[in-house]
Amino acid sequence: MKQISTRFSMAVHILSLIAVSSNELTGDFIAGSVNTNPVVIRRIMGMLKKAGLLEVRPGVGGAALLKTPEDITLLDVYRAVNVIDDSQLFRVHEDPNENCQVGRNIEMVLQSELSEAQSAMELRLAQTNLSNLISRFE
Amino acid sequence: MKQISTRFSMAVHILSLIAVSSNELTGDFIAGSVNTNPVVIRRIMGMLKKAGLLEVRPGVGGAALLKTPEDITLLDVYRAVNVIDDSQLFRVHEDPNENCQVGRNIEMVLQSELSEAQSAMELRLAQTNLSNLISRFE
DNA sequence: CACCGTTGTAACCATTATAGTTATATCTAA
DNA sequence: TTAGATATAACTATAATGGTTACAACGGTG
Repeated sequence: MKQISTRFSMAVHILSLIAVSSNELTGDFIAGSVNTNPVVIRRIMGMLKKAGLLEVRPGVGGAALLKTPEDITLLDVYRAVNVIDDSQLFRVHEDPNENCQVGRNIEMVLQSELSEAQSAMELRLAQTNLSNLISRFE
Repeated sequence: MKQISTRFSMAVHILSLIAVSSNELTGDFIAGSVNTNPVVIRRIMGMLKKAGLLEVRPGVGGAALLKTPEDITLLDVYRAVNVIDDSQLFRVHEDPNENCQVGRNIEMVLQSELSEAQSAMELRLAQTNLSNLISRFE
């Protein structure tokens, strides 16, 4: 299956770096830690900016968190970076046959269960914040 | 983001149809209810067979469940159909910089949180079985 | 036995998301 | 003004998905 994009884990990496570091970091330095191309980093940082998690100083460089590490949960990051139209993790096949009892009902009944499962996952993500993560680094 | 494949919802559809129907169904009939190509249905039914949820009578046609609808959970179907190598929902970027405190630790610390979130979702899927779904059809 | 409808697969294709890359415009402080 | 940084567009290779065609194999029925 197609897994959830590494944008998410890279975003957590970026935010952790900024939180841990005392001085301001450039995109190129972050790219070196994540081990990818600086443009990929800037792209993700753009999403984090749009979500209000980050501010970046253009021109001179350097980024800072807009919330404390305690106030940034994994769910915040997940939402900032996994930009889905309807933010639905599961996709249900479209246009089943309405003349069939199953086809007529499957979408609504199943969708409600899948939303519950998605919520369970997101609830768990919301229980971990950046501060929790960082405290476990050695 | 790339969402979870409709193979999953189609598989639930297929199993529901078989569970609801008294007589044996052909792949073509099921394809008509799901509203897709019969080969897509056969492909998914192949996965459900491999997972031990279904048996199919080749030649003559017709399929039957190998477990009762009470004993088939959404998690069973999800696992049967979302064949991932390591069955990890989340993907973490590879080869971060080991010379950096964050790069050195991010993978293990984050992976453990993500596994928890995935488990929360799967646990919820396991709480719903085919019988639950069917009983809600009108 | 021959036929016909079915299942089982392989092969191919168009579409889409991802992650990386190059190139260029813009910004800010020195 | 310049150096170094961000912002963004455009392009690429790769991979998963879902649909399609084609064909082999199976198994009752006539």
